[in-house]
Amino acid sequence: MGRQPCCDKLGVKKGPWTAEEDKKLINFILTNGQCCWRAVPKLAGLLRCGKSCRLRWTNYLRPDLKRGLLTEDEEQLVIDLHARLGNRWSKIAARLPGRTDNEIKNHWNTHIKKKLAKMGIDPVTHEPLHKQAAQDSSSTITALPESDRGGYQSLETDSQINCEENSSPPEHSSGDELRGQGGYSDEDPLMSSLWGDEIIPLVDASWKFPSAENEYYSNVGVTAGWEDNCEWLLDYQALGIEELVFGSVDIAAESSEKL
DNA sequence: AAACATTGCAACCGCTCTAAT
DNA sequence: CATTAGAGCGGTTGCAATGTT
Repeated sequence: MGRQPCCDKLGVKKGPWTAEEDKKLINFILTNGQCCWRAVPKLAGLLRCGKSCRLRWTNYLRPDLKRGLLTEDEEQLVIDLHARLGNRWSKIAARLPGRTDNEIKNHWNTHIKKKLAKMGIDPVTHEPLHKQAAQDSSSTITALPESDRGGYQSLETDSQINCEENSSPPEHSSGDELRGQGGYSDEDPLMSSLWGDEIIPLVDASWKFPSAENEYYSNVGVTAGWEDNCEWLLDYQALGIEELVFGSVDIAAESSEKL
């Protein structure tokens, strides 16, 4: 038996999200938390599939998202992690608070790839393009001439990344395959934390939890931050607008009572 | 100023993984 | 243990914005 589509294609809206839809989704999540995504559109009064809602939330609406280009440090970390993990964007994103896998993936494809190519580094293998054939036994980063490395320096100064790990495209190996096979050691704090559930941000000492400055929330009419996440909602309610904008709350409440 | 090319990002698609039954 | 449903991930696409001719 084939799998059912994640949502009924008929009557499901696609394409760019409107501010109205964003408000509904934000409101629903702030009120009810992230639960069953499949049920979210119905409960929130959206004509979207759950998958689309999840994507919109995680990639764009989440209040803890940073916006704007990646900083030098972040970019460096992405390069470094990509050398180890390959295209496992979610794992990479987990190391950069406020950044999404989609954002990092896009940044990689549009900026970093070109940057590395310019530096003569193969963005897939992280090995110098002109020397690749001869590089079987040496590590990527140390093989680069100092002048070409620019910011391209591993966060790890020793050879925690050994040549075996770099000799094959990382995306062909799953984490479980790599783990414990000598590609790295579980004793490596970075790698063990990467594979573990615990997320220990490496970057971002300067980043603060967004609050009222959150640009997008301001744009869609959400003026408060996450900590006081319902203040703006209460403001709307005080103004009597919730019927207009957040009618979904009642729908959600009703529906969750039924569940 | 207009036409065309390029870039960057949001969103979709299809697949895999995992938990529940 | 097999099947199913739901969530998550990575690749890809579409399109608006921007740059170039």
